[in-house]
Amino acid sequence: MGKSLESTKGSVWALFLTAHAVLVDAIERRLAQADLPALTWYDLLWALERAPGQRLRMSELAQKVVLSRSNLTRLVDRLAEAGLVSRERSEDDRRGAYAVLTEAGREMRRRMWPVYEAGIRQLFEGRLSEAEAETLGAALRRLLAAAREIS
Amino acid sequence: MGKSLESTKGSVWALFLTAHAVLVDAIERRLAQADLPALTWYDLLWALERAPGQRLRMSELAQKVVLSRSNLTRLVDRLAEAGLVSRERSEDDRRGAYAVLTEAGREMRRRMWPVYEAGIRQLFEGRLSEAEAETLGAALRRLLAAAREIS
DNA sequence: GGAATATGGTTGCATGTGCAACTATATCTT
DNA sequence: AAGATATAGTTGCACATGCAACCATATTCC
Repeated sequence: MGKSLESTKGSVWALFLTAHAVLVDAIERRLAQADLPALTWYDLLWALERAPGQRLRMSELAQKVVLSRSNLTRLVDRLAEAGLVSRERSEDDRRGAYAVLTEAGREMRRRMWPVYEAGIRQLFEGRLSEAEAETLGAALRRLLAAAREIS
Repeated sequence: MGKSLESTKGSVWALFLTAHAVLVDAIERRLAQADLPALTWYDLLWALERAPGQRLRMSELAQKVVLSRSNLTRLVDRLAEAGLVSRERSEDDRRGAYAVLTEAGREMRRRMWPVYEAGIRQLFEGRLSEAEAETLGAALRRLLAAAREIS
């Protein structure tokens, strides 16, 4: 049991990375084939849609979608270019800006969802037992919390 | 509609994505702080190190590290530039090329490992019980196999 | 109140990535 | 054996990302 480097746990990390890469890849391919934008776009649109007033400050949004601030700026640029979000300067803090979901943005997310969902179902959810899903969820939640605390 | 993302399983996928992003981010930061190359480099070096003769055909390597062929070409370019791998044309199939690990490459991987390992331990392994790790490993293995079969 | 500092967001630049077109060699078909 | 087709790898180009420097506004501290 005490084998440290090649233990069960060690290879789990490698599996985690590989599985992520392969799954995301497969799902992105489906979206692309359906002439839909990439996952990051969905993620951002969905984050906004859930937010009160369907708007978020740039830095909150960056946190939610796990992107650097500069990165987010450009992502929002592209989405704005495509008419899916708009920018609004903040009233109270005049340095700040909001990204706001547009009707076209809502619509796009709605169009993307079925394809995305089918992918998730077929490649991920459908392969996990209820129990596994539960364990996995709990573990991931803990990992996430810990990582956020530390870094 | 988007509701499924709020079911147990659905949100597990979201967690999976977020946890991956945050963890990789944290580990990359550690490597960068230690003036070491990024994870992809490690991955490639390690793949080569395990391979017989410490060499792999470009396309095999691409598969192992889950990168598109073109992408791999450039990654190998950069590693070769840094002297960590070298290219060799294949004798039998003259279209083919091998990426071969150099001594400097082995050495670099050896230097990276402690930092990488510490990250994995602190952020991932250390947070999982033996049982969770086992469940997680089994699930990921299954997901990976399925995804590869399908796409 | 005004200099010093911190924060929100954007931008320049260098690097990384994806896709489709391309070159060279191998395989298949007849 | 010639021509069609497939495969290995690379390259051109457009787009995405990360980092550090930057501008503008807020906040702190004297």
